[in-house]
Amino acid sequence: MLPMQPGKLTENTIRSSGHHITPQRLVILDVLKGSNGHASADEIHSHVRSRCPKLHISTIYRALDMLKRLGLVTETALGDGKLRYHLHVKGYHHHLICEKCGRVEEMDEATFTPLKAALKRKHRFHADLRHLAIFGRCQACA
Amino acid sequence: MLPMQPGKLTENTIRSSGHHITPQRLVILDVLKGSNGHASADEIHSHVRSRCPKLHISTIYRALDMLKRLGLVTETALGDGKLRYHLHVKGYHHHLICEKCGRVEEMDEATFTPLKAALKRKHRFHADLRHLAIFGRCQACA
DNA sequence: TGCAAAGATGAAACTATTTGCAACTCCATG
DNA sequence: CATGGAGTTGCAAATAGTTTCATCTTTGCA
Ligand SMILES: [Zn+2]
Ligand SMILES: [Zn+2]
Ligand SMILES: [Zn+2]
Ligand SMILES: [Zn+2]
Repeated sequence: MLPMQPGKLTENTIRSSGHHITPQRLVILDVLKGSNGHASADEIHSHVRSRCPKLHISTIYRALDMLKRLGLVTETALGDGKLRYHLHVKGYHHHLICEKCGRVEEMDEATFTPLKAALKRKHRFHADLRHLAIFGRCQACA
Repeated sequence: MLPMQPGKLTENTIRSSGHHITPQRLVILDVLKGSNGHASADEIHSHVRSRCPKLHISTIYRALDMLKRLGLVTETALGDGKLRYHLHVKGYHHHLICEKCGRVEEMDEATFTPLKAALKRKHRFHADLRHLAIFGRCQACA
């Protein structure tokens, strides 16, 4: 397995939380960075295969779970029956998904700012609004 | 299998959408009405077993899927690894779920009204905000 | 460096949910 | 009240994700 440099920041976050930097995780992180977001576990698995054929899919799920708990990755169901993983680098966004025609629209986070504030003020709750999927009907299907 | 009366409204919605009223569905609806919301498929299955031992869990999933598409039931992941089904009778509510301590708080829908309006106005999107699970940190775990 | 403990991996088993299919049931129509 | 076709059911098999466990690796420290 080829060694490689992950982002130093990511590496430090992982190490300082008591987790190990392993070759498997470096490959997985590299694939996550390469994919333009929204990768599923088995998409990561097939991209990883060429570089590391024995890397088991459960290792991918466990790596994603760790990255999620460290806040480096979000896990979101976009309505296609798989969970999709997004590595956050700069800024957040959300998705509006039409449950009739399946259209997936990407939107920026601004619309959720008042909600986030209201949840904090009225419920003392710090909502993680980094990558939501909101289901409903698009204009054409309304 | 014992016949029984479902709510007339529910029955009409099902029938007028071209679906059949079957004894299985009557039992499933009855269990859904009896449970105080948030039943999982296999909880429904075990409640149903006594009255209808051969009723297969895939029939439950398919009935729930139909009820969901008709807008009679919502499907929500509350963070315990299963999807939970809620039969809506009057009013909606949502949940705030702490991803550190697991605490699940119920909240009314008012806080989401401005968001719903903004999504309609700015994105022409009719969001289905009937039973959301918002993940984040409760005050104690913030 | 050398070692032990904490953590990670692969493989298999397991849970949750979906799908394909042949047989069966509901119900609109006559 | 019969009947045919659409819709439904039970079952088995597939898919998605999680867990268990024995073995192996990483890393902090002597
Ligand atoms: Zn996204
Ligand atoms: Zn649409
Ligand atoms: Zn609820
Ligand atoms: Zn908490």
